[in-house]
Amino acid sequence: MAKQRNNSINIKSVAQLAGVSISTVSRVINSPESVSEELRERVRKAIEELGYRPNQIARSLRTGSTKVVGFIIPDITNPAFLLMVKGAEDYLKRKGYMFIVCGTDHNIEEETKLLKTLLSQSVEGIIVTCSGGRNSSFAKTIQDSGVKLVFMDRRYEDIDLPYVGVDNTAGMEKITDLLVQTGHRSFVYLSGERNTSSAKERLRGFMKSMKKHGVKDYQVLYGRFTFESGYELTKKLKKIPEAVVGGNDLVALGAIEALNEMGYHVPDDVSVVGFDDMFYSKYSKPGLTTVRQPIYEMGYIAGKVLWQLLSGKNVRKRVTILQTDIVLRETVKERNASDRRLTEKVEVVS
Amino acid sequence: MAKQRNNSINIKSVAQLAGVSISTVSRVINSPESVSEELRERVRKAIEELGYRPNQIARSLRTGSTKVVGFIIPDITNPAFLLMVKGAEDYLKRKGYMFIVCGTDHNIEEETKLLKTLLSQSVEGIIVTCSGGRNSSFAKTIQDSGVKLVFMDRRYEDIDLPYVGVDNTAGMEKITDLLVQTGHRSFVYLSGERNTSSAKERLRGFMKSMKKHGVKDYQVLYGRFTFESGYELTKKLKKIPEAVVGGNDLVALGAIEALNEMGYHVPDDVSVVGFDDMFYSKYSKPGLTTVRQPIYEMGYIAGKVLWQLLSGKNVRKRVTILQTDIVLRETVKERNASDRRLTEKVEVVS
DNA sequence: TTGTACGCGTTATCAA
DNA sequence: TTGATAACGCGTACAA
Repeated sequence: MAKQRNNSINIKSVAQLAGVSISTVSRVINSPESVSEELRERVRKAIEELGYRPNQIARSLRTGSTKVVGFIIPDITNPAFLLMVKGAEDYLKRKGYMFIVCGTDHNIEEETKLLKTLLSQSVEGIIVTCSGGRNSSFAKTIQDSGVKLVFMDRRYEDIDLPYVGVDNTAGMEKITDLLVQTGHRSFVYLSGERNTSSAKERLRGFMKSMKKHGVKDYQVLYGRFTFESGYELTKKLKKIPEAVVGGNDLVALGAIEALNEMGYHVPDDVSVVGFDDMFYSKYSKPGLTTVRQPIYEMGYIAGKVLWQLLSGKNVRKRVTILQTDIVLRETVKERNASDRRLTEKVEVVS
Repeated sequence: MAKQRNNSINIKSVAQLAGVSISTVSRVINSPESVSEELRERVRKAIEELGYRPNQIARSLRTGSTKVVGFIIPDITNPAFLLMVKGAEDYLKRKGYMFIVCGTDHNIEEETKLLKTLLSQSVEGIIVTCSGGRNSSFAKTIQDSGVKLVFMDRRYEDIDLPYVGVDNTAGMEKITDLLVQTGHRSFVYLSGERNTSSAKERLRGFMKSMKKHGVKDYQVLYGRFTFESGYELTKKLKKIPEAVVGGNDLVALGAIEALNEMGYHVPDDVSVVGFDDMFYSKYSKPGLTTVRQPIYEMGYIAGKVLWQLLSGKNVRKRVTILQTDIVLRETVKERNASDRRLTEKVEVVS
């Protein structure tokens, strides 16, 4: 059963009421200056009276322009992703766009599926935060369709499309440098899933710092990017290092919890750092020292880049990398050579 | 400049390639059983070969059914709202719907504006979590349009439309009862903005408990629903009560922070409870005793109700109220009559 | 400045 | 079972 037109008020009824042709009504809406003042007023009154609103669907079909952009993010429940989305929306809504936001639940197949759905919804552009480290069917679908697309925060490195991200490598290197400079000698790096571009970059930053300073006493562990994973990984540690580096804040917070339970004090016995500066990190006790990313700004710029693409402009920079800041709080403590109590304690424990 | 059709692959090109009429192609897509096996296969091969996907816009124009539902929530950055949205999406996406999610930033005017925008985008249904306690232009716009609409979590009480929410009153009453039963004699209730339906309901629950048990020693303070607000309100307290009740978890956590700084221990000196059981509350130290709402489920049911509306069914229950659970953690301590140390201390402080 | 008529891509009706 | 054709609501080239 075809859905009943709940609203028969279309351009035609307005035209009738105003006693003009539909083209005049259309013109009043789209280029009022090309209509005589008299008719313009008549039409406007008719529009007002009927409460007429142009049917966007019909409009889109006709013009080929839907004024809708889509987002594909790994998890619509994660505030960080949504802050990016908000950034992009804030830029694009001033240009008259609407938004469809889809979450893949970190599922790569879902990602391609959503892409196709968005395509058939005729979105004009798409902003994607990748769910995995590789997605071959994704690339194919994009190229076939010719949509405008921008990667945000994470990208598929084999797809050459504009990307707006954060310098994960430099950020992680910087905070690890800080640990080395404050006298830490032994390290554990707690990574999450190792497949996304950002996860790889962060680990690379950690490794760079280790190499640069000639530190040999480090260990890299893989888990997930969750509180629980940080907790469990830490609990399994045979040897407690002087510093624990979390692949993100959640992991770091989990590590702190585990360390506390194991009888270690942060930062007196062990320093811990994270990455993200998520909402809660400033309220945790002790306050987590971490790396802050310009999340909102990243989205905002991604929106801007997409808009350049949409308006047919040449995008000067295909890749935009934003820098991070270190947020000093309370989980890092300066250590010096005489401070060997910890190491001894570890010997006993292990 | 009209946008160039990037895809000339439409139903017509499929028909040509398969050597059939467009009606046959349409039928293969919408009612395959009504097409002979031979043609069906030919058409399918053509579709595959061209990578054809039906244009949803054209489809919508023709059928009047867009298969899109919109959400209006106060803040797209708040994980709680998004978990509701996810619940609704999970239900509705199995029915083939897409989603447009809009945030008002707690701005009521924006709310009406977004509603109108969604309407002109021809969404079939809308799920709304109100941004304020009243919005008169909202009601009018809905009634004029005849959209299917469901309120989720918060509603405008003067608009008679289906509502799915949580029993805020009973939840708050229950946890306050718990405090009374565990020997607490003096209370401070820290509310957020007092204009939303849920905020009012929670306060009502607190008051009911006070009255029921004949407690006179209580105080209600208004601020915002933020950590900072809970912190500031608490800092200004002249007299520290035996129990602080937060209008939500954020406020409660802020109160704990303030109490700690003021030299009070939670829960030894003061008990604190919240409402929401937000993500971080289980990790806070001490773990926050609070009220858990079935957030996801609420969204799921809202989705279900909307679907009933959309498929023209009679919705049996216009109002669905879900019950809450108390989550016992570490911020409440049993007190007894001999435990008067605190009161004395307070006398001195104030 | 205004109106007529066509087409956007699809589904639905009707004949064949 | 299949095909030709009329809508859906709008924008726009072209004619007046």
